[in-house]
Amino acid sequence: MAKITSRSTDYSQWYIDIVMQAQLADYSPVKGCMVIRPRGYALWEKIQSVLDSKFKETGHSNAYFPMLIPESFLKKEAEHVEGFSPELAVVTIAGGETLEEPLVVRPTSETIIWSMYKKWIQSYRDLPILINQWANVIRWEKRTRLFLRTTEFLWQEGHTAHATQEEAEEETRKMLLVYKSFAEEYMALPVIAGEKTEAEKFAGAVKTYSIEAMMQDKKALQAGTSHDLGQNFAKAFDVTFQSPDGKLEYVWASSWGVSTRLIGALIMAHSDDRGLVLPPRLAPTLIRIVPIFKTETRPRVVEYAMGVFNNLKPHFSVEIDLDDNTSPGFKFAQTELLGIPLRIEIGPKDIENNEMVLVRRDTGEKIKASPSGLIDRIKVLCEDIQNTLYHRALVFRKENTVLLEKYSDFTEFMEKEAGFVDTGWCGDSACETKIKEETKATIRNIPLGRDELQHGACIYCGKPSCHDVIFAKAY
RNA sequence: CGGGCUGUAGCGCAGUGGCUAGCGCGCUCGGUUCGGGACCGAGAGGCCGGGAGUUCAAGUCUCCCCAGCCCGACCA
Repeated sequence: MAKITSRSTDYSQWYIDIVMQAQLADYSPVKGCMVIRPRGYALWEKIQSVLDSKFKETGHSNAYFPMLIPESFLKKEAEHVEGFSPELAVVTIAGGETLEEPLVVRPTSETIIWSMYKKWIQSYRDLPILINQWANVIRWEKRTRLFLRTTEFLWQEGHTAHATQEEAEEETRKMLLVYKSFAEEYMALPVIAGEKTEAEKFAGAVKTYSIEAMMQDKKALQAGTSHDLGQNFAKAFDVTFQSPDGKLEYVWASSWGVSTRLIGALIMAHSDDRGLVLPPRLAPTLIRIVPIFKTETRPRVVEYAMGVFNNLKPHFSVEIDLDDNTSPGFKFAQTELLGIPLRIEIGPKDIENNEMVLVRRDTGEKIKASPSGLIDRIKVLCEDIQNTLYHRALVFRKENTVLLEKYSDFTEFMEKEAGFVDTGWCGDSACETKIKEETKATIRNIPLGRDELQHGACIYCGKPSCHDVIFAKAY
């Protein structure tokens, strides 16, 4: 087993080593595409299952729309086509014949969905429509990275239709908060929810919101987005409804999504030089038992360990490693590489005392435990691991976030320290562009929930500020 | 899409134009081990990324293509 490159040596290589060695994904023969391996896919299934029930709780239903979209559909919304055309994959030949109209492989599904909503919506009584789909999409990216930006990726996309602007905006914000709570409570990933600037918003949206997280290299990662689409797609596809007072009005829309990129976020937020670190609430395997035995002690130790295993099995996702050919040390290293949150070591000495050793993946701490009350003990411990990961990430973000007022401090910070800068912005995209050119940092978002401005002036031009913003270099 | 680096056994690498392409790890078999990545012995495993060329002779030189990594440009 090759060693993992340390984060301090080469952060990018460290990330690749974790993905490959923890068997989350592998490269496919096609440029920019990846195979998600069982350990990676199990993680995605956990994410799916939690989010899916949150979507259902908030009134949404799943559906499926086809992957192939008539090229002309993409062209109906001006900004949308402009935003996506450079990264489209297009089918021009099928069944051995040149197609009359090329088919685009979906980069997102607004157009196909709104072409259908036109058929389904006539009256205000047909609204709202609250649909989600789990799907794959293709975007021909120039530069790809495992999980973070791949040519094909898996995601969910919610697409809702509403009778009023207020309702669509409320939906947009509601789903953003669903993402935020998922990131914080399940991924143990603190995020900043906020609004995107004009330059960073989704092609075709009126407003875009995002949740932004800090990775261990202090760069920002957009972990989820939601869009208030206004009436842009309704107008492009001529989707109207008759209101109670008999008038025809265009429908209001939202869309929102998270992708397999979340797995990249999880890796980069918590993992260390020993391997993957996963929060207990999302880890496909929560516990692995490692019995420690010699040939003569094997029967006794395995019997005891199997007893513990069978006791835990109804309550947790638990494995036992009975391999005769690898040493305990190797097995310990494996559980750490794979990110299993809790390891239970059981050897002859433990059995004599009727106890075992619990080892936390997050801290490496070893804790003696007896079989009585074990289940509750583990539940508490896992909650503690979950909280520790969250607070560690939160402290890291706080330590690497600065409030700045002077541009010279800003450039110096971006050059030397890097991290998040909380500052003021006049709202002019010219200042935003200049800053990006000069420092590579972009406005990640305009944080929500601030009652009053904390900064008086724009960091770049010094004119009165109209937004507090978070600047960072981003993935 | 531009610049740089890389591609030889599953992984990491070595290999002056010249005979049968090596090493470490891993893998298989046998044995001894086993509380932090065990050890000994015996094996298996190769279209040298793909194609075209130069040459008596190419893993090695030239060109084209493909893929990966890094830096740019681009990027819900």
